[in-house]
Amino acid sequence: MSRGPAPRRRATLASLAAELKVSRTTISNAYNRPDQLSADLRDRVLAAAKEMGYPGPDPVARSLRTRRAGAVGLMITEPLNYSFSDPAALDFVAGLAESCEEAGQGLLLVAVGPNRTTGEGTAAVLAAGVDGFVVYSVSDDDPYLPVVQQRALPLVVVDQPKDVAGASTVGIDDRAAMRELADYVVGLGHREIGLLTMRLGREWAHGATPSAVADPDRDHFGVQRERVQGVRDAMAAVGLDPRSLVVVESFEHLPTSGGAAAEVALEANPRITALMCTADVLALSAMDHLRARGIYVPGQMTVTGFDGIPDALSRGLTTVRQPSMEKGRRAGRLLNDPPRSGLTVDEVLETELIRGRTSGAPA
Amino acid sequence: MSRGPAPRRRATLASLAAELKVSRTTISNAYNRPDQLSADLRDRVLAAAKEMGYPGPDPVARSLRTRRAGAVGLMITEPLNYSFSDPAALDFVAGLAESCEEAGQGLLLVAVGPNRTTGEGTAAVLAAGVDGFVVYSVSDDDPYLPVVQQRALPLVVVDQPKDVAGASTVGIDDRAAMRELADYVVGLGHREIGLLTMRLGREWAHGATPSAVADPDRDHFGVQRERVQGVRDAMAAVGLDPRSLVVVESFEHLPTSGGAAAEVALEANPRITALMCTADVLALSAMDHLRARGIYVPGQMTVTGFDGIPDALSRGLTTVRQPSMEKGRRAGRLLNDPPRSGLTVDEVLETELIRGRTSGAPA
DNA sequence: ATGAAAGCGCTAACAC
DNA sequence: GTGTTAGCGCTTTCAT
Repeated sequence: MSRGPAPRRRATLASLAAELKVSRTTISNAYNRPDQLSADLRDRVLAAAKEMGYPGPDPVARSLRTRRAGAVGLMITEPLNYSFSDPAALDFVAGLAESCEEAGQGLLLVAVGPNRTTGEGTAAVLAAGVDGFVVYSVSDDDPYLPVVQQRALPLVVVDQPKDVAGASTVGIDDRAAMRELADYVVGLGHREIGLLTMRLGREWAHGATPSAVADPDRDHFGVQRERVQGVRDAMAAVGLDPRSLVVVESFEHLPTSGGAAAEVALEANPRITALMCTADVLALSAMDHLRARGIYVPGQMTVTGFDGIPDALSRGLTTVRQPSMEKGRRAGRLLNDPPRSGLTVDEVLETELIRGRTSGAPA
Repeated sequence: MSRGPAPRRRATLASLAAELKVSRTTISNAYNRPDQLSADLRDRVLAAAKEMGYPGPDPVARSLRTRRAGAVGLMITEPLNYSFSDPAALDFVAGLAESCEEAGQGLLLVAVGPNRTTGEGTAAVLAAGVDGFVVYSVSDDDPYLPVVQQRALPLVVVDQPKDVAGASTVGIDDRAAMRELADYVVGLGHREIGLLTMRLGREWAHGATPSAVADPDRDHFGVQRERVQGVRDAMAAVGLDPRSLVVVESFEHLPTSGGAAAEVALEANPRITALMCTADVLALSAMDHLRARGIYVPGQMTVTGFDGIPDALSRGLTTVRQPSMEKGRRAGRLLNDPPRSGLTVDEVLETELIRGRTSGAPA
């Protein structure tokens, strides 16, 4: 197949104006202010444009002039299929996209490779033609965060980190939400508890490893840290030693990751009667693993999740529902329709405890 | 929280140059051609930039000058959470994103609302600052396709439609792939077959409806049409009347859609012994439904899918595996690293028949 | 190694 | 209702 009948030199607004012997303003108005010229002239302009293969005003030139790029940037710090393996993250993106669509804005995915301390990724962030950035749930020592800040554009940080200067935030009260869930679990009588979390540090390891007490120097994911703390709060409240909590970090997003982490936790403390997880995907995987091992839920083991993804709800998982899609919408709104005050805002969304069929009194 | 210490007027390359009493070229070089100036001067420039809060060359202005936007546009014609409810589509996006990341290009999601004949969506396509477009699996009468073409940018169409002027294409041989699968099913002895497909026309309806023989005036999704045809080919080849094929269209992407469609098919012809589906998600849903109705697979019913998504493979579904992620990579490569000839190309990827545990001889 | 000049294609005041 | 005049912020020959 061959290229279409492209004109030698691409037509521009100016060339069209010359051709029609009118001013550039008139052509511009034909596209942007139809009421500023006679319908007749406008039709002639549009007809000539079609004939000359003029695709309309160049978006880039327009952006330069109007100082509006017409797009919002979403920084992606992990491989996409990894980021999107979590339905909650996907919902977030869908919500953000919905908001952008309504506002007629584009959504620019800016993928910056992980690990690589600097380089490609930096260039991508610096080269993004956007009016604002959304950063979704990254480590508080993420190397690209300063680069985004350097752009000095409106910035919305979702979930974490919590303390980015000049940024608006959207999130939930992770600690309180997890505390409520843990209160419920402890209330059922559980005393030996295991907690499966996503990785707490930005460094990668394979599989799952038990993690000691919180180490602020190493824990860079505020959300996970807060959820762990929520469980400890609940334990402390009833006189349990928070340090007895077995925390296992999972470094992968595989369908088997939760099961592997569960195994590690039970090995560390075989007397565990409740496995709490900081994500539904971990919990569901753990449940599959327990079933394969012949351990009944909730009869022999209580399992809880976090997020409230459809799969978890349909399987009756005891969990906390958080409005993932709404987070996306809010983030989008904050950029596409910013508060008039010009100040940054912190939006804390509601969560809901779901008492499912995977929790009960200890055996 | 308050805004950061933003300078009154945003610093530009020119203002930096004035401040340092060097030419704009030098500043530009400091960022783009480090070897064109002394390391010393460069450091001074970068230091001054930091102090003045200059975030580096404006991406939009640079794009205007270099005539490269640094991004690829992906037109999304359906609500994102709908588009992304199919793992195959998600894999495609991941592959495309991967390719863009490698090339240091951004990926601009251009969401144009469905239905709305024109309007918002058109503006979004016209306003996208991109170097090329990817269109993924849209109806051949999609109202936004002409708008994309009007942009006269490099264009890659994935899956469908097949005949877009001036566009490169990436896809598979849907008819042959489905034919091979149907040959296998027919070879097992099935004579009464039901086929569950995604919608064939752009109009929407609710639930699932049985569809008569192919109607070219109404069937605007080439891929679905071809797959239907593949089944008919296989039937005709063994002397079966292709018109006896019960085709049921599903208009939704719900977890229950396949089951509902299966129900419609079995109502239309209770003697059906094989339910073929044009997507794994439909097949898996149909299987769930059949199990709930006490119909055993494959003992009492053969079920087949299409795509080869992880869930299908792990559940042993008989299906056709297609390289969804590779489609995305190829589409990206075609735009980010176009063939030197300047001509469009058509890439047809390989598929693989997976004989799973959901197919057997009719009861 | 550094600078001067010329635009990239467009929109927004402001005239007429 | 239409045209004139200035840039938006940058890169790129081409000189020096």
